[in-house]
Amino acid sequence: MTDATLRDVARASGCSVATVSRVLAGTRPVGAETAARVRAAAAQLGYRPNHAARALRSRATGTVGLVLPQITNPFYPTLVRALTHALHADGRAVLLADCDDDPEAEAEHIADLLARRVDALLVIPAHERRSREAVAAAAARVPLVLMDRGCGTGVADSVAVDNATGMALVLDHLAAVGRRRVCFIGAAGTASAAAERRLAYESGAAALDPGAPDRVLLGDFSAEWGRAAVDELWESGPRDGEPGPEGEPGRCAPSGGGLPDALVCANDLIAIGALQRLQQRGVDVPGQVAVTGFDDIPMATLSAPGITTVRQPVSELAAEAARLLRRPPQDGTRPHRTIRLAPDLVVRESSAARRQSGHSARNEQDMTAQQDVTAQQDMTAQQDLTAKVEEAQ
Amino acid sequence: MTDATLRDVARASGCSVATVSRVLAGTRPVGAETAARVRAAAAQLGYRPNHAARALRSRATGTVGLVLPQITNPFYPTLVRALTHALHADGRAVLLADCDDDPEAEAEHIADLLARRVDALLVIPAHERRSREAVAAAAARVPLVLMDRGCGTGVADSVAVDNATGMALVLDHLAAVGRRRVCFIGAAGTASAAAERRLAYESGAAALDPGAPDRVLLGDFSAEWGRAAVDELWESGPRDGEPGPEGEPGRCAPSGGGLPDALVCANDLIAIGALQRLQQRGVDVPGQVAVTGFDDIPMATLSAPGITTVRQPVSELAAEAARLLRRPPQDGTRPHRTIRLAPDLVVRESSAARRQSGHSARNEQDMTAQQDVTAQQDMTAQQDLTAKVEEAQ
DNA sequence: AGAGTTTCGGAAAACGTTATCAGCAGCCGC
DNA sequence: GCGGCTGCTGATAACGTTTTCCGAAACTCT
Repeated sequence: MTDATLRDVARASGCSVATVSRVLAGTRPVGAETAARVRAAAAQLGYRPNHAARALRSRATGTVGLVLPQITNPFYPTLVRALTHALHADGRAVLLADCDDDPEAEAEHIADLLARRVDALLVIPAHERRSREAVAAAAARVPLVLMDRGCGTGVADSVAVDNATGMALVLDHLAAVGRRRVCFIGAAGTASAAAERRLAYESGAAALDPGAPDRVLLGDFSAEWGRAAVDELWESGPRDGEPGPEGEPGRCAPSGGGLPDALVCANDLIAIGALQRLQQRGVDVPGQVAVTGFDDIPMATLSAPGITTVRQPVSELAAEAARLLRRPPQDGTRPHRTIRLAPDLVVRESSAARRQSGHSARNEQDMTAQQDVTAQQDMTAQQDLTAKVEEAQ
Repeated sequence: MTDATLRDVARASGCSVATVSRVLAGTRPVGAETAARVRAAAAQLGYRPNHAARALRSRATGTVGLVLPQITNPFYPTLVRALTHALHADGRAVLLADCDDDPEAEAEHIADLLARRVDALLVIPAHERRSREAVAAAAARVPLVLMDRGCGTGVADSVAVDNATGMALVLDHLAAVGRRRVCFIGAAGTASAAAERRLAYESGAAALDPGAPDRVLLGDFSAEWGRAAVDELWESGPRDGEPGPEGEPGRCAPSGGGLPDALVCANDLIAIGALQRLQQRGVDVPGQVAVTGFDDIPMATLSAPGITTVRQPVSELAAEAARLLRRPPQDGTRPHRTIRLAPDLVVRESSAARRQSGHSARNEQDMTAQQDVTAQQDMTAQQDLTAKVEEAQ
C-alpha cells in the first residue's frame, strides 16, 4: 500500500537504484533499452518521487515562500493567483504566509519558511521600515524578490508597477476630458506606493497646470478615508481657503476657490469611499466631479458608476518575479535589480466627459464590465508598456 | 556559513546527536544539566532543524495543501486568511494551489501535493461532480477536509456554513421589516451552496406565506446575473404572468401580479449586481425594494446602501477544519463527519424598514461599516450559533 | 546485598534520494 | 596489440533527522 520507492522500481526493472534515478531525473544519458524498461516499471508501479528525500539530498525543495501583509487586501488575490500560476508553471510549489500587517509575525513567518528550506522567497513587505531587517537577513540566504511595495533601499531585487506612469496616464486622461480643478486624495507615510503616487501626482499636476495650487489630502489606503476626505473637501471648500474642520492628517485643504471637478485617488478603495460619499451628498459623478482610482481591484468594476482606474499588469509582474527567482543564486553582493512595469489606464464611467455629448446613452443602458475600454492613451505610455527600467541600485 | 546541524550542536555541547535530537524535540526526558548545555549550544549556533530531513525520517512534513477553485472569488480571501492562521497556530505550513475553476488542473494539483507529501489536504472542490474522483483518491491517502462546497456524497469530512439557517435568518428579518412579496435570485445547478440556499428559500418562503406563488429565478453566482435577473423581473413583471423575454435559465418568472418588494439573492455578488441595476432603473432601495445577499464579502459593506447579508463564521469554519485535520489518520472506512456552522445575519441599509420611521436619518448620515449591526434575531437562531450538526453519513 | 527496575546517554540503522567512484565493456590511434 | 578514451552501469557514501536497541549507572525492594 505504501508507495513505491526507487528500490522497488530498480528491482522490478532489473537494474540498480542509481540507473533508475538517472533515467527518471534525466541527469545522465542511459541506454535506450534500459531506460524504456525502467520507465515501464515506474509507470506500472505508479512510482512517485519522494520530495522530502529529494530535498534532503539535493538541497532544493522546489518550493518558494510567499509572504504578504494581508491576503484580504483586495488587490492581492489577483496578484497571488498570477504568482501561483507562474510558479507552478516552473514546477515550484508555493508556501503561503499571511502576516496580518504585523512585521513581527512577518519575521517569524520568514524564519519558518527558511527553516522549511524554501528555495526562494517572494515578499510583499508589511512595513517600509520595520520589515527591512528580516527581509535583508532572508535575502542573504536565499534569492528574494520584493513585490508591490518597497522596503528600504538596496535590500533585494524588486518588481512593482510603475506608479509614476500610472499617475501620468490618469492626469492626461482627466485633462483630455476637460477637468481643470483636480484634487488628490492620497495616503500619508513613506510606503513606496503612497509616496510614489503622491510625488507623481504633484509633478504631473504641476506640469499640467503650473499656476494651480496643489490640492493634496493625505490619509490612508481605505474607503473610510475616501469618505472622510470628501467630507473635508465639501465642508471646507465653499468657504475658500479655510482649513478643514478636523486636524486630520491632510497636508493642506484645497485652496484657490471652488470645489474640485476631479478627485484623483491613490487607490481604488479610497475612490470607492469618495464616490459613495459624493453620491450621498447629492454630487453627480461624473457630471460634476470625476473620480479615479488605482490598482483596478474587482470592486472598481462593480460600483455604479464603474471607476476609472489604473490596471496593474499582474500577469507580467508575476512573470517577472518568477523570472528573477530563476536566476543564479545571489552571487555575493551583486547590485539588486529593480523592475518597474508600466500599467494600463482603464476608463470607466466615473470619469466620463463632463458635457455628455453623443455617446452618453451608455451611462444609462449597459454599463457592464464588458464595456470597459482600455485606453489607447498617448503613445509614450503605450510604448512603455513592456519597457522595464532595470537600474542598478 | 551553511547552517548548523545536529552534529554540530552535539559536538559543541559534548554529547551525541541522539541526545540533542531528544532534548530539542522533547521526545524523551533527558538530564536537566545536559539539556541546558544542549539548548545553549543550539541557541549559540543558531541551530534550525532541517524540515526536509525531518520529513524524510518521520514521514510527516508538517504541511497541508490548500486547494481552491479561484482565490479571486471574493469570499475566499477571508477564508484563506482564517485557514492559514489556524494552521500556522498548529505549526503547519500551507501549500497553496489555485485551480482556475478547472477540475483537471485541480486533479493535477492534488496529485502534486500528495507527491510533496503533505500531511493533509483542505479542498474547496471546483465542481460538484467532476472533482469527485480526484478528491476521493486523495482522501484515501491523507486526511482530507472539504470546505465551503460539497463534492458528491460520502467522500470525505466536510465543513461548511449552514445555508438553511442563514436563509431562514434572512426570511425572518424580511418578514419582520414588513416585506411581503419576496423573490429569490439564485444559482442553478447542483453545487451545494446553490442547491441548499435555493431549497432553504423555497421551504422558508412557503412556511412564511403558504398562499404565495414561489418566485425563483436561477442563473449563476455573478453580479452579471444579478443585473440580468432584475431586468427580467422589471421587464416581465408589470405585464402579469408573462414569461421573461429571454429563455434564460430562470425557472419561473414571478407571477401573481406586481413587482417584488424584496430580492433575496443567493450570494453577495448577485445582490450587488441587482442593487446596481435597480438603482439604474430608478428603483429606490430600500424604499421600494429590499435587497439581501449571502456570505458578507468585503464589497457588501462598501456598496451604497450597504447590503444586508449573512455572514459566514469564517474563523470558526477554519478552526473546525484545523481540528478535523488534527484527528487520527482515517482509520479505514469510518463514517465521514459533516460539520455545519450557523452564520449571523448582518443588517445593513439595503433592507431597512419600508416606511422609514424614527431612525431613518442614518440612511443619509453615517452609513459606515461601523454601524453594521449583527442582528440578535430570534432565539432559535442564536442558540444554533455554536451548535454543530455532526451527522454520520 | 543481590535482583529487578528505572533513568539517562550513545551507537547505529533507517528514511529515499542524488552524487561520487570505480568497473567493464568496446573502440581509437599509434 | 596495448595505453587511453568513451559510454554505460552498479556499489556505495552522503544528506540531517528520528528511532530503535543497548549498556551503564543509579535506585528500589526484599
